[in-house]
Amino acid sequence: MTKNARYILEIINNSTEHLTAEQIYLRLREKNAKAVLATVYNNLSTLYEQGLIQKVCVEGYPDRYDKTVRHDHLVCKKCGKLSDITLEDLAEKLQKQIGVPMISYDLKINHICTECLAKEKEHGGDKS
Amino acid sequence: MTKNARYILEIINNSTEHLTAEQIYLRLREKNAKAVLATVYNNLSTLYEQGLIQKVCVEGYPDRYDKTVRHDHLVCKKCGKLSDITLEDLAEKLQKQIGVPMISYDLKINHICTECLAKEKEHGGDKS
DNA sequence: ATCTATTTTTAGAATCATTCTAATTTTTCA
DNA sequence: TGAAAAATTAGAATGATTCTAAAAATAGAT
Repeated sequence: MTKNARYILEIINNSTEHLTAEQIYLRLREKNAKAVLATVYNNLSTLYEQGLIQKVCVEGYPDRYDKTVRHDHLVCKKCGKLSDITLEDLAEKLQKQIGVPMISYDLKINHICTECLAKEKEHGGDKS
Repeated sequence: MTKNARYILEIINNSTEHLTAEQIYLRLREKNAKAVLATVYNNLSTLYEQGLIQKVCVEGYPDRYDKTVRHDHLVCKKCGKLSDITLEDLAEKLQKQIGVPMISYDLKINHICTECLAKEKEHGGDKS
């Protein structure tokens, strides 16, 4: 594994956020591990193919990268923010229900995050 | 509702496939209901906002549009083909498991479709 | 160490579905 | 009939991501 790849993996694994390629690129520069954005994309693809990271795609937002520990995601409909959630035995339940062999699944639960809820209350008032 | 919007809605509701904006555009032209691609996109957005159609986004493929009857999707990892599947009471089960209020959910189950499985057997052999 | 071969990185162009802009046409209904 | 609103249009713009081809770094073999 390349130094760049290792750094990128570290950044992802040490982050509690869900980082975009751009954000990872910026964090790399902070570490003086200068690399161009294309390199970040290259490494992210490789890491993804190797199953070392997860990619979270939400319509309207750039892809975000995440550790591989099994978990699902809440997506805020207002700001796009991702939060982790773990649903026990979902994979098994799904596999049981669909007859065909499942490779994997991708579940996103839409909600409004607490920040956005607060904002709504604050100035939103009753916009009905 | 506009004539274009009505046609587009019809096309989607009468199709068993999962059509892209481009495909819908082509079908419109067949009906002599000529409209430009931007118009198709405009109408699709409106229909989507009104909750009259569903949008299915899969990474690497253009968005596809679908009827709103509640169902989930199988996605072929090889060719991207979508198939419908209905998982009973999933919404309720999910809502019960995640404490926060759920707006909706989006589940995609990855698998290999029968066509691609057949192709693999045919010339794939044991590429291991 | 030294010389290939392979891999990685780079800069910058290209892609392409989708959105935007501003102008034009169509529809609405007073 | 005419003014305001809505829908359509052509074409440019967007923007995240991928591609290209060249340069740099790394690894393996002698």
